[in-house]
Amino acid sequence: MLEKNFDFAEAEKRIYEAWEAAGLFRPTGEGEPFTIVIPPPNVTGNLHMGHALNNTLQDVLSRWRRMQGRRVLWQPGTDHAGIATQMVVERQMMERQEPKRTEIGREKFVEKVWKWRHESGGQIINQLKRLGASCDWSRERFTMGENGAADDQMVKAVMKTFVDMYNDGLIYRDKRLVNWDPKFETAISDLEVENIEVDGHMWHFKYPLAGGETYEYVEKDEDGNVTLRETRDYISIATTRPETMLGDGAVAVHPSDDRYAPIVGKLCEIPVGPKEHRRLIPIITDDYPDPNFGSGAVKITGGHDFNDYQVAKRGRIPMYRLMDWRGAMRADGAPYAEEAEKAREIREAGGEPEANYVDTINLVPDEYRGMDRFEARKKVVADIDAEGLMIKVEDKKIMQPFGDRSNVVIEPMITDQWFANAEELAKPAIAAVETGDTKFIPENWEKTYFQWMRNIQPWCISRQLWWGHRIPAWYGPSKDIFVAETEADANRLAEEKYGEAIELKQDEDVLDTWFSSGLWPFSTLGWPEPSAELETHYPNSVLVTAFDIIFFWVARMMMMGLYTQKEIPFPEVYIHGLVVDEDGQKMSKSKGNGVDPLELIDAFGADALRFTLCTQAAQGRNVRISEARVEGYRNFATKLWNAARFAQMNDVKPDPAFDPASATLTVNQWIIHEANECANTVTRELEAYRFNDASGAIYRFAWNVYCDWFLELAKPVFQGSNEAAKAETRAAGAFALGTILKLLHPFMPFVSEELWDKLGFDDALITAAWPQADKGLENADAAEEMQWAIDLITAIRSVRQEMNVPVAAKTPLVFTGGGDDAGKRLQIHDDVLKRLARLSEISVADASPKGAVQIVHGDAIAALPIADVIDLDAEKDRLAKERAKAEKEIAVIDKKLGNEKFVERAPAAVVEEQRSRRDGYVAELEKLKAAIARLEDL
RNA sequence: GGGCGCGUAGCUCAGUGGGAGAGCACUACGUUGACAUCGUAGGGGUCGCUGGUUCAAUCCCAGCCGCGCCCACCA
Repeated sequence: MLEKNFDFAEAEKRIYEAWEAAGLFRPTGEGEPFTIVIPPPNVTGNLHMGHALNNTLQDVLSRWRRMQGRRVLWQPGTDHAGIATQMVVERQMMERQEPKRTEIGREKFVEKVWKWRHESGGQIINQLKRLGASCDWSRERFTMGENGAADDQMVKAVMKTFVDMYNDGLIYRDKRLVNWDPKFETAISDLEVENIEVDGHMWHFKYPLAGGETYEYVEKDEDGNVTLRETRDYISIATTRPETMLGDGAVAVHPSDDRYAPIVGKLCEIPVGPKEHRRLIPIITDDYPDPNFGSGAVKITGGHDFNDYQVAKRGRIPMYRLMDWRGAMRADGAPYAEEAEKAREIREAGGEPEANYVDTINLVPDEYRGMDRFEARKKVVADIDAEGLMIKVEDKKIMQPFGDRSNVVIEPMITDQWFANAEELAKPAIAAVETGDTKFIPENWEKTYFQWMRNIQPWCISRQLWWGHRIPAWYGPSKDIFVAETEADANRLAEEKYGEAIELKQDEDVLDTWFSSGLWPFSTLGWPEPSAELETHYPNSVLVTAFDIIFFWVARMMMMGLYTQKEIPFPEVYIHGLVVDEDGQKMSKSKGNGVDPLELIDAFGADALRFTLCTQAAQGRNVRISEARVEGYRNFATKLWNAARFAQMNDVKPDPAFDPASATLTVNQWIIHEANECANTVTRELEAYRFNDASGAIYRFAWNVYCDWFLELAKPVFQGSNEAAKAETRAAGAFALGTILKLLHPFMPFVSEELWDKLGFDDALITAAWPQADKGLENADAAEEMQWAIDLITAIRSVRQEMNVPVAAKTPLVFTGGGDDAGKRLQIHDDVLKRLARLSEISVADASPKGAVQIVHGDAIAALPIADVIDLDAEKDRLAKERAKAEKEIAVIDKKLGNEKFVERAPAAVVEEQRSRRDGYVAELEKLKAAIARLEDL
């Protein structure tokens, strides 16, 4: 006999280990392949609610398809997560007071990270197992392979892709303005920058014209009337970043801006630093400045601003790097005096600089050198103010870029980096979604995807880190580049070029982590080595992920998959929501509102957590999680457990000889019909990725149909003496319960597997066959008849409570009307009606007895002769209200049917439906009138 | 500025061109041998507002109001 409750803490571990030991997570059989690759969690990661949701959904799909006989591969693994991992290990080194990364050097550091990875990385794998994830762990992969060695297949995949793309001209080295993270001292991609609105200032400064020159400054209103006229010896510019003034290359105004027309082409002075060394910069025209914003004049700092960079490129304006890699003002190079003279000479000679980027020149004056950029800002402002050149300062909300991991202000910086031609790579990736080869579910995410892909920027793929795939590029003398999969290959290329062996130096940088993640759908399957798995499992079947990594990951996989495999990585992408807290707030470490899935698993079991996530996973919505909800679904597991316990007590067990299509008792025909319906629903909803509807359907069937009604209806049978009926009901009950367990298994794998075993079903539930739609099990008549009985019972219960009939009191039932079937039905369901509606006896009559409570049930009256307990007036009121309701319904329908246009234009079926509804209400109304008349008779 | 989405019962949310739903919460009653992690019954909503399309609108369309998210270079 089953215990009273499911001991999930004990069972989950045992069951999971048994599944895994039996190899049940591996793809087997000859069925159609079904493949999902896990979004590889960071190797540093711990299971958070987002993982729990994401992996629950994948597990539901995997288990369901596995039961359907598909050859399921759920491919697991972890991501090496460049910055995150390097951070974790560096922090650990600091805590242990070990020498810093830079002190021990690259090789030793990378060794340490590998050691960390093997000793304490990948905790999340065990956490996924606790969730019940049925991944094929024997195939677990890491984005850097076992040890990052050149002959490791995962490494080869990355190297081959890089080299191929380089040779195809899709990867190139370039000096460009990139997002620089001064904390981690590396470039990051656009996506890793978070723009946050912060309180800032906008300063307005005077840039004096060279040589004290003056001009007539005239402002006009919309109608051309002069509103201001004065003589100026300066041009007014506005900036939010005064510290970058030292790198200005020009001041730009719009070509149509008449105010500045007199001084375009002239020089003005950057009013920072010792006067004798100040640079003069030209006033130029460009379409970029908006004449209606600020003064209409913009300082152009091509080396530290993305807009200015574009202007500077167009206008061949020099760009200067002002800061070092930590975001402090440069302290390198010769003193400013000498260098600034050079710059001035270049400019004053009137000749075009050879290159418009000048990083050899450090323009920072002595008193600013080595100063943090924000300190420098203060000083610049103070100095200009002291000189009387500050016009005003405004408080202003400004969008400031922050590194998403470092949380420090990103500095646009001109550096040498590797770029992928994302625009080119995106073309087939866009086309694949346009043609429908890859579909997003819900569909609206396709817009988001398109919007980003169609405006995609070059992808900076190099990172100035040590942990990651080192870029397979080697440099020879005079900056010749040899890109090859291995050093040996690079040496060979160099030898061919130079005619002799030359010592090469490998690029110091590593690749963006997402570069290797982008290969995940096929690198995990063995590519680039020959691989049967790749043949079988690529393209994957579906990708399940959250919308926040559509750009980071999904888009990259599309690009990389189409590039390397010439085939889409997956035909479907299911995008689920984010997990948010009870208040709808995104869970985050900084807010401290995160709920730990492992704690919930400890408290309520993995099944309860999984089920909660599924019921909340409606398309296009975030998933709210609260402990109360999880507790509620733990109760569901308990309910089911007790239903099984009851079944067991009544000898309900699988009967292999039982053919559900041959059931003879209405109640059994009905529950088999309902089970079949439920299976159809769950299957249909899963096919459409409607996890909430699928889990809701199984919940309702298990609780509200099987437990609430079937088991109650079966009780009289089990307690009766009809052995044949008992046997059939046991078998039918077991059949329906078996269906419930099967349908529930993808959602609640543990409790379902445990009950499956305890109830004596064969083999493991995880490998049981998913219920197929079966027309032979449908029985509309049985369903109608049971609904009739259920409605009658409910109606009687309702009236009894309303009349305050004591629970223990049993009353007779006198049934009137209802046609020929009624008598038969009353007889068939005699036991059940008496038991569930608390009836002493049931009889049929031509009219209700006097002084009875009368319940109108369709075209019949069920009367309870309990004159002594009823309040006559209250009963009259009750019936009158019902009559009014019926009359109102009829009136509404009559209005419709009386509308010629409705009868004319509405579909015949709709009109017919209304007529039939009217008939129903009319019959009910007649009975209500009869009941009221009977009451009046008293 | 562009894009996506949301406003339905006290709360959280499903849902559909033709009869307003669930869970939780709440109220009453209940320990009838599966289950009090439970049972039975009940109250509760002008489906954001205004127009339009339609025989018919909570649902489709437009506008408005309120809210959320993503992307974006206004110095």
